[in-house]
Amino acid sequence: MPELPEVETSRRGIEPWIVGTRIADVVVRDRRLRWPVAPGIEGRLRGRRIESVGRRAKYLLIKTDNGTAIVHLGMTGNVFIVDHDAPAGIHDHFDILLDSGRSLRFRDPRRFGSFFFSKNPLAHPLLSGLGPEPLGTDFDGDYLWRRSRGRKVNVKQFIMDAKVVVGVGNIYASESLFLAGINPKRSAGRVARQRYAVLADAIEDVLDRAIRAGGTTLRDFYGGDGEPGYFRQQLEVYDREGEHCRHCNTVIRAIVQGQRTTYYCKSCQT
DNA sequence: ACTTTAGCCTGTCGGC
DNA sequence: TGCCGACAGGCTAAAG
Repeated sequence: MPELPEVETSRRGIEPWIVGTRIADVVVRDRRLRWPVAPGIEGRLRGRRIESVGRRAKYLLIKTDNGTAIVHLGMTGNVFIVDHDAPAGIHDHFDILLDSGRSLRFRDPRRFGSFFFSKNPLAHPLLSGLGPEPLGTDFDGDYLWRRSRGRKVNVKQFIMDAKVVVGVGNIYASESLFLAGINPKRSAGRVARQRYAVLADAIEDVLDRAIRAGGTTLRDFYGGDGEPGYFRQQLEVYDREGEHCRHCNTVIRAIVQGQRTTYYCKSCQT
């Protein structure tokens, strides 16, 4: 389940292998991703030199000397480095072949991921309306508090809204609300200013620790270096329904909010 | 402007 | 053992 820490882990994993190389070719085997892969993408990227690998929200931005490849991992996507002649599996939907003899390979069993080309990625319709980066300077408790005034939606769905703040998916939303001691069912508009300060800190803390652990691997996430993420061991509530809270021993509960499972501790989170 | 719902997609798992 | 429905959840678009 790639959320911000997993995408960042992937970014760091592939960066040393691809920056400074030139794109020899692009091979798309299945164009049916979340949005159809544009037929011209191979020609736009072929021959270009890769200058950097960035990240905006959960999008990887592979910047070349003439335009940027935008890659989203969706739910089950992975990017990793292989040799040119490595045989492709059925879910290996595209390769970016590099002049180094390696390829950046994209694997995504459920095809919720995406692959675009853009001259100006931040102006792309899918990226232009995104909220601030949670680890950036324009994100803090007062920002969340301002944005939440008048909002009836529960605070868990509120912080998962990419127009509010990016990168906080289902795992880290549950985790940060636990760390902040906030009940996920509470209306966003009814969370006090001071509690948003605590929540913003919790979001930053959990994302930072998850990045340092290489992300969370529940089933099928592997970083660009092929290593799973180890943050699962630090999860306090996510996927722990029926287990005991490590702080107060209360049984962790699971509820459904916005068609997604939320995990929380009834006594630590009020 | 906000809220809710449906839908995309396939591997895995529990129940019968 | 095999079948089948539920579930996982990123995100957008459309409807209310």
